[in-house]
Amino acid sequence: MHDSLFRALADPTRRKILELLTAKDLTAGEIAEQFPIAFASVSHHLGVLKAADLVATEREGQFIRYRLNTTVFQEVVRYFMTRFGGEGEKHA
Amino acid sequence: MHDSLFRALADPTRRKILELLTAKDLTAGEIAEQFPIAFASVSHHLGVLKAADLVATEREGQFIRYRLNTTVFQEVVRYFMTRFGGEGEKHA
DNA sequence: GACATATTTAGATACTTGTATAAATATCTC
DNA sequence: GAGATATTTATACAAGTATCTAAATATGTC
Repeated sequence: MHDSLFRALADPTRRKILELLTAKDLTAGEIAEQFPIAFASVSHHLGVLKAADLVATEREGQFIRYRLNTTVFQEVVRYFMTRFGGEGEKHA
Repeated sequence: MHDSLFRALADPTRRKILELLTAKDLTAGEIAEQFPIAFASVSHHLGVLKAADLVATEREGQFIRYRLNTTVFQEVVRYFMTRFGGEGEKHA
């Protein structure tokens, strides 16, 4: 279950895409412009992010707009907090 | 910089190793016992985790004891909080 | 030093993945 | 419907990776 999520986060291009989407929702083309790789390659990354449920899409005419799925990020944070952060006796 | 970290987390065996280490520090052999794969393969995973600074080691005679590096986990949580958690109130 | 135990490193192989180009699908405008 | 734009899907390939077996290194015991 978590597997596709962590694998999706393992690629720097995909993390950059997510960071771009924190500023505002973007169409596939607007995202692809930001990278030196082929549009089809960015589209592949978007597919991975969507499969991991890290982003959601909405068609707008000929465009497809991507937005962050913040719920999943909360899950990631919770994963780290509960497993690795919760039992730190010492407060930093 | 973050890259080796996220790539290290992308493998389920390595995440399981980290979870084992939350309970207590373990030697390489104690860790390897928990998995159905060869000792050498687990050793490889331990090397990846160490390269990502997710774990630290200490020799104890013939054994090598592994422990979590909790500092790095705090960095991961901070990464998500600052980039994806901070502006949750904003609407499109 | 010789031998046993613990762990890593080296070399090989099968599988996965990031990228590219080309073709396909979807929408809009005319 | 034809043509243009936006995006995805198909196919191929090079690079990366998870695993294995075998060899190497490190430590402890005799």
